[in-house]
Amino acid sequence: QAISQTVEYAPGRDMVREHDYYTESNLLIAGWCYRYSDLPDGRRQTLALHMAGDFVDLHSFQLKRMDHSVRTLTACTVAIVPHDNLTRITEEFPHLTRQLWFSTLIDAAIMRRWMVGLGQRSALEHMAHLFSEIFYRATLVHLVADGVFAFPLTQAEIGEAVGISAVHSNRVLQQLRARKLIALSGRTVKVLDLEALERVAGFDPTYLNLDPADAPPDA
Amino acid sequence: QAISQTVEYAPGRDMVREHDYYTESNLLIAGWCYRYSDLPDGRRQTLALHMAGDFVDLHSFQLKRMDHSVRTLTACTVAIVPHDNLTRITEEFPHLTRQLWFSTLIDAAIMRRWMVGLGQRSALEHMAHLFSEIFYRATLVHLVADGVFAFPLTQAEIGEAVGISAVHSNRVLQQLRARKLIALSGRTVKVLDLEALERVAGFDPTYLNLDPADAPPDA
DNA sequence: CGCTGCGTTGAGACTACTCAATATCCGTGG
DNA sequence: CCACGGATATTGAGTAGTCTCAACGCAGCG
Repeated sequence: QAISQTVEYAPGRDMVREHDYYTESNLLIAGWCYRYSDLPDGRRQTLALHMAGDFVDLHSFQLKRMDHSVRTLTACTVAIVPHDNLTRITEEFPHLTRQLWFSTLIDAAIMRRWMVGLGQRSALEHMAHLFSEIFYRATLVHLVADGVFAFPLTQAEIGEAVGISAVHSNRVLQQLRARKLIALSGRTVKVLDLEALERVAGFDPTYLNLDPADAPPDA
Repeated sequence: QAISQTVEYAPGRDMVREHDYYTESNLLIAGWCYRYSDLPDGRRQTLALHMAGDFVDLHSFQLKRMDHSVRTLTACTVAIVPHDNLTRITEEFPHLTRQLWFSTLIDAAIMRRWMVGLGQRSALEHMAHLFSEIFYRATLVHLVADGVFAFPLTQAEIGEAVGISAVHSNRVLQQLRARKLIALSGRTVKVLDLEALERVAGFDPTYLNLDPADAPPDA
């Protein structure tokens, strides 16, 4: 529809770089990627995790100069959406515009939860929350079977998302395993006890707006 | 224009509460307020700080069910904007719609910086970053004179924003004073050495999109 | 003029960090 | 098909940053 072309990325590639200007946005068709921001001394904070269906940098449409980077985790298929097409959509299709806006607001809601995790939750709670969230989101796009889904992050990368060191990431993961909440082998996660996981996390999925009643006006 | 009425709030009042549905949004005309999310056991994370000119909960237009609360810090004057009017705007005024969308994206950009602060910066760096950001934002709306501006947060509230305890908040503030970066008396801040403050913070204001060149397409 | 909220200080505990060594997995080339 | 090398995972030990608890000072307000 508004897509000009489709592009493939190898794992570990930056598709978007902080400080740069862009004239098109990327819609993730397949694969995983993440947004992050680096400090000059090398510290890195992951800002969001994206899977198939996510509009990875819709905000570059309005913000122009990126305030963070986007990198692939796995090989990714991406649909390119020129900003001109988005402008046209806002001129002609109010419903669609609201949909797009809505998707950036979901992103923001997720970021707020991550802020709570970063600022207030213990590493264990926070990590449990992360797995709970990804479980729900992956389920939504049919990436989960039998509680099992691909989760292509190294322990160090998980740590960057949760705001802890790689070593501590390893130790917290061991706690989650010891409590039989999840099983993690290679890049695959199995949720063993969702209820207990959510209890540890203090997880409440309403912020994801999964309930149709919470969907945008004209979904 | 789209405003149905104006409302006054006393300090320390919730204008919006988590889990509730709303049919109107609040545009802050005067005063300070903040968004926050509480954990069942009382831990609280501040998600955003708002001053005159900020659209405090524009996202409730699309999200409907709030994922966090909004509370006044000072007495506040708020313009009420019914969601119906916003819908009408999206139908008839694409430029205005993009403006509104843009403002939610700025919010998101600020939240991303806060995430970096919460996850990666030391308490001292993070707090310096907070003061730098507020200084820029307050300057933008002419709330700063001679490097001095009102900052109506208690030390405990500053701690909730930065993700540290009230006691540690006090100690970090003392360091900022000892380094002669800021002077804090009552609820007023004076920036003594902006350059040094930004250096400690690792502050780069581009994410605020203050540069006219970075403004949205039809600002 | 005595609450009550806020700021300040001290002491001890705990979470998470760093450094560094070792183990394990996996892809590649021989 | 196996050996090697690099990336990833795991472990231990000591440290730094931040937390909690608790006390105390100070100020504004009723």
